Amino acid sequence: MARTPLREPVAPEIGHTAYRRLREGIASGQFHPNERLVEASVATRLGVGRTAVRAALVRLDQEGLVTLEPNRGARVRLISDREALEIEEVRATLEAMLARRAASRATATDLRDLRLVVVEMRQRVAKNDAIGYSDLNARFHHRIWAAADHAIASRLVGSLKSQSIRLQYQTILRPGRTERSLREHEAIFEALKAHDPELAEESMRAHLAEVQETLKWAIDGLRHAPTWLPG
Amino acid sequence: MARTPLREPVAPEIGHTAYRRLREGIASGQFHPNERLVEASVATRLGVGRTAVRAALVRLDQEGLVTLEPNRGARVRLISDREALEIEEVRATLEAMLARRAASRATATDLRDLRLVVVEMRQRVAKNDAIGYSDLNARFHHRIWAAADHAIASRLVGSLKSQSIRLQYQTILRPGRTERSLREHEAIFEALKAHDPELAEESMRAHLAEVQETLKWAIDGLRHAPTWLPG
DNA sequence: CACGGACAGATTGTCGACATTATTGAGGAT
DNA sequence: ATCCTCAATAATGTCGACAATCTGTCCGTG
Repeated sequence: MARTPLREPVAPEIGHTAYRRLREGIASGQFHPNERLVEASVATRLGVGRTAVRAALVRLDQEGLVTLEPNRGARVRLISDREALEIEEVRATLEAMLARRAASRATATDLRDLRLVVVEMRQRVAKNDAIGYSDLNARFHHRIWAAADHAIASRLVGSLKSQSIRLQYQTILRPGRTERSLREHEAIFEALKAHDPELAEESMRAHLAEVQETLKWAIDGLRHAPTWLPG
Repeated sequence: MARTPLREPVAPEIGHTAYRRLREGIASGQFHPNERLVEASVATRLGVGRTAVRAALVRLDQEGLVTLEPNRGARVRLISDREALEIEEVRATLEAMLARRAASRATATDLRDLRLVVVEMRQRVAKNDAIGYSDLNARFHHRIWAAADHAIASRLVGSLKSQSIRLQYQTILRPGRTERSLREHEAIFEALKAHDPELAEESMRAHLAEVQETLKWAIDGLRHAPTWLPG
């Protein structure tokens, strides 16, 4: 059976440019949480029409990145600490399921690629390159989703991930985290390689439990030294 | 801590009427799968402007009920059999998680309401009222989501449910299904009443495994006697 | 007869204008 | 001094029109 691609090959969708740029702007922090997104201003700033901005806002609202209130406009959604933890919890549940499936279905190619990622991870850890490690981390998980071949779950997990971007760069700053994370990834890889669904699910669950812990740590850190102020 | 409401008290959102009516129309089968949704036609049919229809389509696309291709318009999305099963699988995973949480957090009010639902269910089964039973089934699960107090997961599960509506009315037609379903719900209720997270998760998982089986049965049935034809 | 290009109809994408609605600030009464 | 009223302002919601794009058909050519 042909494997379903994670992203449709051709799906540029509507209001694409405005949507992507707004999304990018929110993710990168150009638009701060709780900031009002006035359609006209955003339109001129992005160099598109108000209609496109509108479509983008509706989509981002549905996606959970902005809140849209009738007659009151749009704001960049501030993901509360509680929501961030809830998101991570759901992500853990779904990724555990995906890991289980991936263990049964992973092809030789999947395993080869995952092995490459793990090898590169070791190098990044040795070089203390946390940013590079973070990218590899994303690639590792993404590869597992592909191997699991579960379009619905993959889409949901990807959507969840984009919502909690705000805290992503905080979590990798925890001292000693990357080393432990590497070991967890190695364990997951070994389970996949052994085609052991039970073990794969369990090691993924353990990994994401650690991530949750780190997230709590990051939240506590931010609580005492916020990088932004509501305004 | 105040429990997060499942739906915000005041959030009529934008393009609300068009969105709701289109969604209703798709769910009730007025718009058939794969049917083209021409903006102008839908607008006149629903008695709203094209702009509202557009916003509704974008939202429904994000939600997965319609597909939106650039310059080629919108179609009612045909959920493939495979996707339907995937959706059910994810739903099972998330609802199992929610049941676990609900077991720990269910209040006396939650349990009283659930008990009422179960009692009513028995009466509907006795009367062979499959439709009424189906409504109660929705109420039962909804109540558990509320008790679990997990906004993110609840939203996702609700969204998933709306996507697989097409087969909903097929599954309840299976002979003897309602009786078994009732017993499964009773088991879940008992687990929640006992505040046993492990048992609640397990009985919910068992229940949804049965639902998955029934779904497969319904799909096989439709394959031999489709109620609609692509056109 | 098959194939390909051009034309016509239909539909979507985008923009601007106007109506509707919330918000803000000043002014006055208590 | 505080609160209420009400107008001014800004932003959103909606509509119609035009341009860009796609689809299907017809006709000419090989």
